[in-house]
This record gives sequence, structure tokens and C-alpha cells, in this order.
Amino acid sequence: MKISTWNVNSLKVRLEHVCQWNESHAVDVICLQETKTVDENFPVEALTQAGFSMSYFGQKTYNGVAILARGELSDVVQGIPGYDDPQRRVLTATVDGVRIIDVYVPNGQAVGSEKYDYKLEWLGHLTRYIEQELANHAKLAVLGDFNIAPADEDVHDPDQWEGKILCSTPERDKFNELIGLGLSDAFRLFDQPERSFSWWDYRAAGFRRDLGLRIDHILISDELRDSCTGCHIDKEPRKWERPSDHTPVVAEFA
DNA sequence: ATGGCCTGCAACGCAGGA
Repeated sequence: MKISTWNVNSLKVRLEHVCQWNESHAVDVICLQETKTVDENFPVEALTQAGFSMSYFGQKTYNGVAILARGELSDVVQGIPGYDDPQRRVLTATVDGVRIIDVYVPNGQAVGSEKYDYKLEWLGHLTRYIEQELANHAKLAVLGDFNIAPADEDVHDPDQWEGKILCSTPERDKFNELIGLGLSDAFRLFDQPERSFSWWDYRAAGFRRDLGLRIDHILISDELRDSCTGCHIDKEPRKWERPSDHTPVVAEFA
């Protein structure tokens, strides 16, 4: 089984990218973020033709998440139960016996801003939700755009980014709280190239100069970890025409 | 050369991203 996450930064613009990537990778699950598509406009037909079942939770202009799966999706939950968040950022479903939680963590804009406070509060709600889900599902994966670079090795220039948004200690503490629930960062279970990033700024020729961050992650429960055989970032789609600023991350299981 | 973008919405710039 292969599961993946990809912040597409508008599914309308990136639909062809998703279909093309699917043809060469044939993953079982794709968690999408920033679909920026209302549910009435979700490209059901094209993705059905591509072989997917799907669940989506979108809104106008901003945010929006979706889960594409080869198998059937069941027990779908939209958002974080008990947390009345107008921003649509979380979608949960069970696929092939694995609980899949697709997350688009708020960006936070700048340390100390209102959006930063929202991000930290939001992460608190997410942590409590995942704790509950873990109690009910031994095979669980949280995939998505976490908007947190967990460690300095995930940052192209740690000195420049020190204490900044995506790298601040309170954000990293929240990430480590999630890990503390009994989750593993699948990417770090394996040897990886140095300077492994999943996002590069559109500005300043970020990709060409490899000025990236690793902020898209796949966190897996202990039971899934036992069968995890690999995890990698696929940089190829970032080289295509009109790319998303994020690349897919894939984890494989025996 | 030390900065350079992209998307959606609706308007002819803005908010937001990271």
C-alpha cells in the first residue's frame, strides 16, 4: 500500500498534474490540501475516470481538503469534531483498514500575529482529536501540509529561519506533541538525502536555488510503522510547467 | 546583481500563502 499527501495550491489549476502523477505512481491514497474548490465544482468525473473514490471538504477561495483513494472510503468525518472552525482543513476516512487523517495546518503568517495564535490553538484541537482517533484505530496515518519544519535539518538556512514562522519553538513543540501521542515521522524512519524539502517559494527562484523547507509530512502509528518499507519526497512535479509550490510525499507499506 | 510569485475573486488591487 502506498499513501501520499500533496498540497496542490488550487485543484482547478493542478488537476492535470494530479492525473499525470497518478499515472506514473499508482498510489492507493492521495491526500490533497488547498483545493480552493467548493464541493459543487469538485472534479468528480475526471478523478473517477482516473480510478479514484473520493471525499472532499472544500470552501471558496481558501483551504479545502480531499482524499482520493483506489479503495472504498468509509466513516468519513469532516473537520475536527467539537471544534467549530469555519476554515475547512481536516478530512478523515478509513481506507483498506487504515484511518487516514488529511490535514492542512494554518500557515500562521508571522510569529505573534493573530493568525499565529489561531495556528497554535488549532494545533491544540488537532492534537486532542488525533489522540481520540488513535485510541480507536491502531492503524492510523496523519498526512498533510503541517506548515512546520520540525528540525533545523528540514530548513535550507536554519540561521535565517530561526524563530520565524514555520520554524518557531512553539510550533515545533506542537509538532512534537503529536509525535508524543505515539506517531512517527515516516520520512525520518529511513536514510534520506541531505537537504530534503517539500516546499520551495515561488519567489526568488526558490526551487532552482533549492531554498526549501520540509513542511509536508506523513505521521504514522506504531502498528503502521512496523510495516512501513519506505518514505520519500517526489521532487519531479515541482519541475513541471505551472507547478504547485509543494511536492508530493509518499509512504509505502508491506 | 541579494530580488525575483502564484491563485482566486472581482476588479483593474486585494488577501493569503509560507
